[in-house]
Amino acid sequence: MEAQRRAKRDEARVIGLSPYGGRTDDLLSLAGAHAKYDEAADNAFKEHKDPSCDERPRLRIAGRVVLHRDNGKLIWLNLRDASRESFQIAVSKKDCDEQGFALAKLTDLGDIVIAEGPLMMTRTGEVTCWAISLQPAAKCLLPPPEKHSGLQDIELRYRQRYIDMWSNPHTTKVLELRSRVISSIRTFLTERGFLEVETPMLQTQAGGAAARPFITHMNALDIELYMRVAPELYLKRLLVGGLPRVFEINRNFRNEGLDKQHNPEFTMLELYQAFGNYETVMALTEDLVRHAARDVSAKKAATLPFRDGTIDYERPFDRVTYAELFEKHLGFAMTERDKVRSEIELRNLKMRTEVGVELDHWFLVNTLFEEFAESKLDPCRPTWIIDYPAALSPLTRPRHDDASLAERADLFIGGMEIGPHYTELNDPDVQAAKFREQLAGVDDEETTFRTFDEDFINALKVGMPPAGGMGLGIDRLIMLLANQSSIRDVIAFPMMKPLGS
RNA sequence: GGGAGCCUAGCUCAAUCGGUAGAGCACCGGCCUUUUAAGCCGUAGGUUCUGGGUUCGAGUCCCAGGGCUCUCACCA
Repeated sequence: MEAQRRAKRDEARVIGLSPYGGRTDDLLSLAGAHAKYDEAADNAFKEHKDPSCDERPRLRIAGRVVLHRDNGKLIWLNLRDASRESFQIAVSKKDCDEQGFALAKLTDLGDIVIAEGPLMMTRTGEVTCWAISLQPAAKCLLPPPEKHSGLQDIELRYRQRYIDMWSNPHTTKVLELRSRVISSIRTFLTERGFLEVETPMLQTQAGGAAARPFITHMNALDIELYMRVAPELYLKRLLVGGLPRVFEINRNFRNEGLDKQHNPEFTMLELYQAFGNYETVMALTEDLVRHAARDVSAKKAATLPFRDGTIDYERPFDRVTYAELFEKHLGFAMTERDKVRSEIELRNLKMRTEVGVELDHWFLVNTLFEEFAESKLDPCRPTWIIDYPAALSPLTRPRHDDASLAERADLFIGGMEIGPHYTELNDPDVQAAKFREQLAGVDDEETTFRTFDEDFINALKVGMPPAGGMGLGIDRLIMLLANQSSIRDVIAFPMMKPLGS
């Protein structure tokens, strides 16, 4: 089949056409072209048939051929581009130039062509470009997917996104929505005085989150480098340096499993606001998410479908403390150590390794919490869980009134954790102690990437203003706004295992 | 990493109990100047994911491997 298409390509060359096209100015998008139809001019031309007073708009368009109907001396093509699924071209032997008509005969589904001609309406009422010329722009040498059902095979859709995108227009729509949302977030933050920055992706220590990093080697310095798992410790250094409001939208890399909510590289918004706290950044995020939802929503009020339900972004997000939610679903307070322990045994849950009595208790609490409390949240109600146990939040400032709790909030929407929010810890001594506590008891593998960042402590010694900080999983936000249940559907090129291994 | 399911023509999908591998679209040849998932006539297209096994006979049953999907586990 490829050989047949090559032959047609070469035939086009023989009749003087350039099969791979070239620069073409004054191209209209297919949607733009369709909007240019002038009914009065079309009717006037149909009445008089006088070429000297043809007022119909004449335009030049390009697109991929998705339908091809050859009626002998009249050939119909339907083109597709990112702006419009289908736009009809008629190539008539009488009205089109000779080369163009010959090309229409040689055209295969999947080819990209350039057409030029007046806009008219057919008998059946379809706005159509009545071509006077047709030029090749690119030959499609490989057979395209079925023209009506599109490319269905989920694996091929991910592996060959370049086919999926034009075969299934919805794929492109999701990528466009993604771009629009990120652009909206940048504008939102910039208008509020935040400075966008870029911090290292190649780090000598992988800090800021507890995840396995990807490790690589730098030849020039002969050292191991880590792909960042988070930008946090560098953004905070910028606060020390004097920038009051910073954010970064960029990739993080985590060497963990992949599923519907995890891709090894993913996009994160991380933000810090000097002299704020977790309440400050929570308010900011709530506003930002609502703003983005409104940008996406066709209606003014931002309610968007997600999976089986509808999420209302307009009403203030729900709030519940970690302790309340725990007690509500477990039936006892998280501080009751004996009950926590016996509950774990009763439910026959796996215990974490012994890392010390204090930390052990809170790990057990969190196991119960994630299993029986967090999962019970209404997916249709955006919800803040606030005041996490301090033991689980090593980079967060403890509450003034209760040092066992941290000023940390997590936003949950649609059953997904969207982003943690913190009052940042800026006491170097407390931070150093937390680092040491986290390092204690970890196994050999973990110690290879859980390291004590001396320079970060040094920065805190110089003095970091009190601050609120947050991270927002952009891919998950896009999943919500685009109603996609897999992270792979909002990433152009998701991670795939290579074939033939 | 565990469990379950899927993999058939370029694409979308069939194939009863283990008994001749099919259709539509795409492709190729022919006809057609208002079609629109164009239509009509004709042709061609297969390592049934790979490798073994059972059987007179395997797309179908068994074993191993690969990829994908779902799910569980891991993941402060």
